[in-house]
Order: sequence, then C-alpha cells, then structure tokens
Amino acid sequence: MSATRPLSVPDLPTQYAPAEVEAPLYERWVQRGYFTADVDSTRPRFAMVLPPPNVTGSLHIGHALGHTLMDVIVRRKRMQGFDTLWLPGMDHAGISTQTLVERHLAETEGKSRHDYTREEFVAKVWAWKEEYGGKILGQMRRLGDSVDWTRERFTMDEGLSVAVRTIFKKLYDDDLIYRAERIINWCPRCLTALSDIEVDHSDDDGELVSIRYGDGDESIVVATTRAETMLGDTAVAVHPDDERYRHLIGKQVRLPLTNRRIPVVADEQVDPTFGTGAVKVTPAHDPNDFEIGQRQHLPNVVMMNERGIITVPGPFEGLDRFEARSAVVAALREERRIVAEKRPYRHAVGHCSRCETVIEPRLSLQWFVRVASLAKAAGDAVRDGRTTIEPASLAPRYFEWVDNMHDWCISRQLWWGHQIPVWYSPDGDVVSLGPGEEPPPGWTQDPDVLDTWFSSALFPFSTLGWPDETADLKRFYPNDVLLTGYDILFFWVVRMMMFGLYAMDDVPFRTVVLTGLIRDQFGRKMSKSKGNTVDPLDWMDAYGTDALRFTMARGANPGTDVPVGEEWVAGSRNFCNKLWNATRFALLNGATVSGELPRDLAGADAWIVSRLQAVIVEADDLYERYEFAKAADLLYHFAWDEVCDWYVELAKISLAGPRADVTRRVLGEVFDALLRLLHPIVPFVTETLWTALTGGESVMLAPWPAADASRGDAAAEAEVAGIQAVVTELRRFRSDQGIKPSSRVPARLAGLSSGEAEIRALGRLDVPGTHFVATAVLTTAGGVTVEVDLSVDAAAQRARLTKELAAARQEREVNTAKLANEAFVAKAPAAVVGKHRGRLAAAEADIARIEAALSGLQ
RNA sequence: GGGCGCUUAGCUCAGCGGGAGAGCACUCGCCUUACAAGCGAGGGGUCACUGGUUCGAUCCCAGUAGCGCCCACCA
Repeated sequence: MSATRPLSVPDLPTQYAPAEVEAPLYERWVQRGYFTADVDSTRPRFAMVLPPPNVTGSLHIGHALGHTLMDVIVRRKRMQGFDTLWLPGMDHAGISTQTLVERHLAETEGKSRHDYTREEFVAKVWAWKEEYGGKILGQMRRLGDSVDWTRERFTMDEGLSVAVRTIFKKLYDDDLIYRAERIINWCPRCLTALSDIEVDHSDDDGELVSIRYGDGDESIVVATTRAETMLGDTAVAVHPDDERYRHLIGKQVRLPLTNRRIPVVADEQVDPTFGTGAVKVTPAHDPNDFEIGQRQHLPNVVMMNERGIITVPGPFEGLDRFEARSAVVAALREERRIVAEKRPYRHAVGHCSRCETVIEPRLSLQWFVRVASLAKAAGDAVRDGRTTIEPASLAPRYFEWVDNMHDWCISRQLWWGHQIPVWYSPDGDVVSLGPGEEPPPGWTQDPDVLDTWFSSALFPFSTLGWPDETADLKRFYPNDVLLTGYDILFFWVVRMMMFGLYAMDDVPFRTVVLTGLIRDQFGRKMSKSKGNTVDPLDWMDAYGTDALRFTMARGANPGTDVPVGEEWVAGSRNFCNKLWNATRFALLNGATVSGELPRDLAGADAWIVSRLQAVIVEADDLYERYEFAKAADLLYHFAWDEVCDWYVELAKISLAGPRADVTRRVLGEVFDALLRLLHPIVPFVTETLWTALTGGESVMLAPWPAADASRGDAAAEAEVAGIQAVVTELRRFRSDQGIKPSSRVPARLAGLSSGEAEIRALGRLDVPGTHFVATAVLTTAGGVTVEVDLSVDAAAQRARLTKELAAARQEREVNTAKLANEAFVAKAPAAVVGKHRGRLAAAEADIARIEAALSGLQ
C-alpha cells in the first residue's frame, strides 16, 4: 500500500497488519515535519524534556512505558494546537560507556585502555559511539516517538560541552564548586569515585568481632565489622561521659599486630550504648572515623590502595581487603585478642550501583558541588508551586532528599566524559576556564571528568542553546513537562531543578510527572536473575507497536508500578483489531465526515452522539490529569461496549431505512472523533484508519475533539437504555432456552413506545405468522411484554425466574429495612431516601411480575 | 533507625461515605453478512483482622497482622 495515498475500502483486510503500516507512516510523519517545532510560530508552545537514554543503551520495557506516556502527552498537545517541542538526545553515560568500550577492546584487541594514550582511547570511544551507539534512536522511531529530530543533541557534543564549561566556571567563581580531601565512595573495580546515590545499600551477612586493644589495666575492647582496617587505626574513641573509660582518655594503648601505640580519645559521636561503647578509629577508611580524626587531629594512615589491596608492610601486604579480613582475625585470635565474635552479622553494606562491587570509603582529593543553597532553591520551587510533582504523594520523597542533601562529589577518575575545566600551574595555582579561554603555557588540566549527571542536569536548557540567548531558549524554557520514573528523582530531577534555577533563574519545567516501574504479570520486579524480563521489541514484532503502547498506557496509574504480561499485549492488539474492523464497517457502509451534523438526530444516532460528548469531556480531563490508565480504559469501553456492541448493531437497522444518510453521517462523526481521541495512545492504527475514513492528510493535523454540550440528549439515552434492557432480557432467555443465534423466534411485542424494529433485529425475533400461538410470555422490568411461539423449556425458565425472584426479594428486604429505620429517614439526604423508596417500589414490581410469570409456567 | 505506601473475584488492578467493578482466566452456546484477534449468556468477592465515628463504612479514625518501597555514616 502506498504511504501517500489514503486507504480505500478494498485495501482493508479483516485483520489489522501493523508491520505493514508502521514504518512508512513514521517516515511520512518525519518527512512532512509534523514533529518539528517552529520557533517563529504564533501558536502557544508546549515543551517537554526527554530523559536522554544512554548512548550505549537499547530500548527496554521501562523506556517503552516512559516514551509511550510522553508521546501521549505531546501528541495530544499538538492536536490541541500547541507548537510542540519534544527534543531528543542521548547521554554519553560515562562509566557504562567506558566500561563497554574497555571490554570491547579487551575482547577484540586484548588490550586495556592503559595501552593507549588518553587521546587515543577517547578517540576509540567516539569511534565506537559512531558505529554502535545510538541504536536506541532507531528504536524510538519504532515506538512512534514524535520527537523533533532536527534538534537532536548529545551530551558530549560541542554546544553541550560549552554549556558544561560555562556553568562549571560560574559555579566555581561563586564558590559553589570546591576541591577537597574527603572520604568518598570508591569503587575498587571501576577505579573511580562515586556520588552517594550511585551507591546501593543492602543488608549483607558479615561478622562483628570484638578485639582487645592494649594490655593489662590499660586495655579496651572495640567491636568492628572491618577487622582489616585496624592496620590503619590511629585512635580508639569513647564517649566523653562514659564512666567506664574515663580513666583511659588521653592514655595510649598498643595496637595489636603492630608496634604502634594509639591514643584513646573522647568524642561525642560515639554511642556509648552500642557494643562496648568504644570504637576503633580509621580516619582514612571510614567517613565517621574521618570526622572524628578531623576533630581530634589524628593522623590518616592509608592502609590499602585503590584496588583494595593492603599496602601496610608486613604479613598482610598484598592481600585483598577480604582476604586480609580473615587473615587479620586469624592473627588476632592467635594472640587471644578476639573476645567475642558474631557471625553472621547482618548489616548495611554499600555496593557500586553499576557493578555491585562493595564500595570502599576512600580518602581522596575530589571536586564537590556545595549544594546547600542550590538544594534549598530546588526545594522552595516545589514548595511554592512553581513546579508541581504529579502525583503529589511522591513530593515528600523529593523534599526528604533536597532537605538532607550532602555535597555532591562530581569528579570521576575516568577518561570518557567532560574533562574538568580546571588547570594547575607547576606551582600549584588553580584556575577554572570557561569556553574559549586558554590556559597559560605549562599549565595542565585536571585529568578527571565530571559525573555524567552533571551534564544531564543541564539538559533542559543546554539543548536549547544556552549559554547563548537563542530563540529556542527564549521560546521553550522553562519546559512544561518532565515525565520520568520515580527511580531517578534524585539522580536527575533534583539536579535539573538545582542547575536550572541557578543558571536560568527559573525552574526547568512546570510539572514533573512521575511514573512507576514496570513489573511482570505477577507484580514482581523484573530482573535478569529472575528471568522475567521482556524485550519490548519482541512484543512489537508480535502484536504491533500500538498494542504495546496501549498496554503501557492502560497500566499507568499515576505513580504506581505497571505490571505487564504478554496476554495483556495480545488483548491490546485485539482492541486495535476491533477498532480496525469497526472503522472498516463504517467505511463499507459509506460513513461520511463532511457537512454539518444534522440537528434532528433520533434514536441510536442521537444516543451515541450524546454519549460521545460525555466521553470527550471525560477523556480530555483524564488526559489533562495524566490519568493515562483511566483515559485508555474509558476509550476502550466506549469504543468496544457502546460503539461496537450497540451502536454499530443499531446502525445496521437504520442504514436499511429512510434515515440511512443521517446514520452514515453519524458513523463518520463518531469514528472521526473516536480515532482522534485515541490517536495519542495508538498513533499508527488511528492514522491509518482516520486518513481512510476522512481523506484527510493526517490525524496529527486534525484538531483535538471538543464536546458540544447542546448534543447531550438524555431522552435518547433513556430510550436506548430501554432497548438494551429488553434485548438483553431476550438474549438471556434465548441462551437459557438453548436457542441458536441463527434461528429467529416468532414474537409479538406489546408495551413499547419505540424501538420495536431494533428489539426485533437485535433479539432476532420474527413477525408472527398466521398460526402464531403464544406459548410463553416475557415481561421485562420496563413493562414490555414479549410473547413467543416456541416450545419452552419450563424447567430452565423456572430456574431463571426463581433466581431473579430471590434477588428481587433480597432487594426488597434491604430497602424495607433501611426505610424502616427512623434515623435513616430523618438524617439521610432526601435524595438518598427517595432513591431507596424507588428501589423498593421497583423491587416490589419485579416480585409481582416474576411471581406472575412463574405461575404462568405451571 | 526514619519516611511513605499497600492488603478488593483465580491473577493483575480500579473504586474510596449511600445498590461491589475492569482486563485476563473460567463455564455454556454460537462461523448471527465489520471483526472467531470475534459474538451472546453466565459463574465467582463476610472489600486482611479488631474496635470506633456515623442514620449508613470497602471508603473516615485507632489498633493488630502481613507485604512492599525509599532514605539512613551506628562501629
């Protein structure tokens, strides 16, 4: 089929084939520039931030969720007439990319990065990025992301690098960036510093050993989970008020296994109720101990290297930290220094979030962002509503974080990334230089690179041209919406808030929409070890992109995790197919979309148009409030239960009659609107169907549906509800009686004010012949009686009626009791009391009707 | 140790002061001329437990028991 010609009816087979339409449609959208923002547009703008995926990444199910929901937002805004910008980009992902390329070099060339100069290695990473990176961009196309490809950016490209250097210098000049020797989180495998949030804590089994330091009267017992670090101990600390140890304060005790003597110091930080109330102090290898060491002016003894290998001369030298732990405990036991052991001992242990290696607190010289004022501003912006967090229930997490933030360690001992724009003179002078500024001859640049999140934090404005006052920056900053998983609230959202407010003096976005995480069909977290991960591309291949997208949207209640299973995607595929065939029906029957919709609608036509107005209002509201699951569910049920199951069936009757033209116009109206309402979620199938139905260029260019309140028609809704009640009753009767759908039952109808033709058609009733004998009478709750001529299975009918009678009696009892309660009648709202009176009356009428029918069966 | 949340049909989840809902699964019957990726009918729940507030509680409050998530430098 041609990508440029609207489909004609014979082109529509009975099954939707997504594979045939998706790729050509996407290319057509891109080529025609539908996704491209127009900086000169006079329309209002809508800008949304895309969380830039890792350049090394590939589309996983979490992306599928986030990208689907973002695309839903932006496609609707576009149809609403906004000039939209959804700017795509990728993140250079420092550690993971470098690790990947190092592994690649090891496998293909058997070399490590240290076999190359830094420049050579970085060149290889760039080459790798060009060749293998960015696979995810193609996958975003597959998913249908309506991003503005003309503005695609990369966090390491020239413009963004300028932004990084500019803000670094500004922060440095404002004394918000500093260099200091601190205990930082060090990964002995990645060989780099990490920030606090790149460390995952888990409760691991370890050991707690109590060791006697010193000898005789001047001895003291300390407890530790890290016996090996005693080699770097420079004190024992006790609480100043602890009577047990007062006599030892200021004295020296001998450190076992060494010839060193270390002081006993008093420090408020020690908890006298924990363990023995005495703690060994290793300032170079523990953050708490470092603080004690600073206060007590203790020396720092470094006892292991960057790979976690013991460097203290002696029997333990060369052992790795875990081997050393056992060896040290064994040696202490030999000397009868171990006075207690607890094993296993569960305690929190930090792991590298990338490689799971146990983190080593390490004393080293690193760069930090002084976050206090920045975090305060980020918190205030949410507190005073300049930025809102959706759902609001997740805001406390944000505040908890910004209100308790530690300074951010931003230097990484890697080669791939933005090299820290600071130069040192041979004499040790330091200067930070902005873009274009050259260091004096002989000065050398700091070898470290910046944390990847440093550049990601600039994404909402660096991508728009900052620090230049570009037209894009003026038009699209601040962005309107950021949508992302709650798992990166701290990594990224908080930091964008801090830097956006700092650099632009305005929030980076007005609304943060937080989504949950994908889980499997049993609600379990997806993980490779559980083997329950899924590849969204497999599901797109099997069921189509729209099926995947609809599944994502339908599961996405605000802030809650989203369980998905293959059966659910299949169900969504079925829904797309239902839309396909229903629209196909409309086309086969000459549905029209041009011309004013007639005012004098009647019956089913008036009903469905009335319902459509209500659905438009409700769907629009749900979309606006990011209630994706409820919007999807509403449209699913309107389309399937009302349009397909009832309206299409009723329209078949009208299409054979004198008002066929009106019905053709209503069919066109309903499907036109329905497809537009669904387009943000399922863009491909709706585009295919809408262009076929309307002959229009693209549903993307069609206006977002607006409800017309004057089309509301309560009378028509009541009329159709009456028809539905009788038809359902008839179908139940037929089912109970085992009457095949293909056989028509002669019947006489009475008590109807309208809708006889519809009831006859949907109930598959024949007009009575000359020999008609009423063998059974059905009287519906609405007072309609249907006499049929066929041999009735009285037992089946009695069973049915008996059951209905029981239900009606129960209903009568409940309402009788309620109305007999004087307090209820006196205090409940009149409307509620009236409602129960009505229910009681209806129950009594039902009982009378059913009892009569039962006696008629005898 | 702090903070937040959850417990509703077999599974996954909506609902959150006045008649228990959806999808999937299940049972029965159907190729009824848009669709078998479908159509029609049906079965299935003391809404975790115990108290309280209320004329009325799945919904509000308190407690209990499970479960989950986030944060945290207690050796």
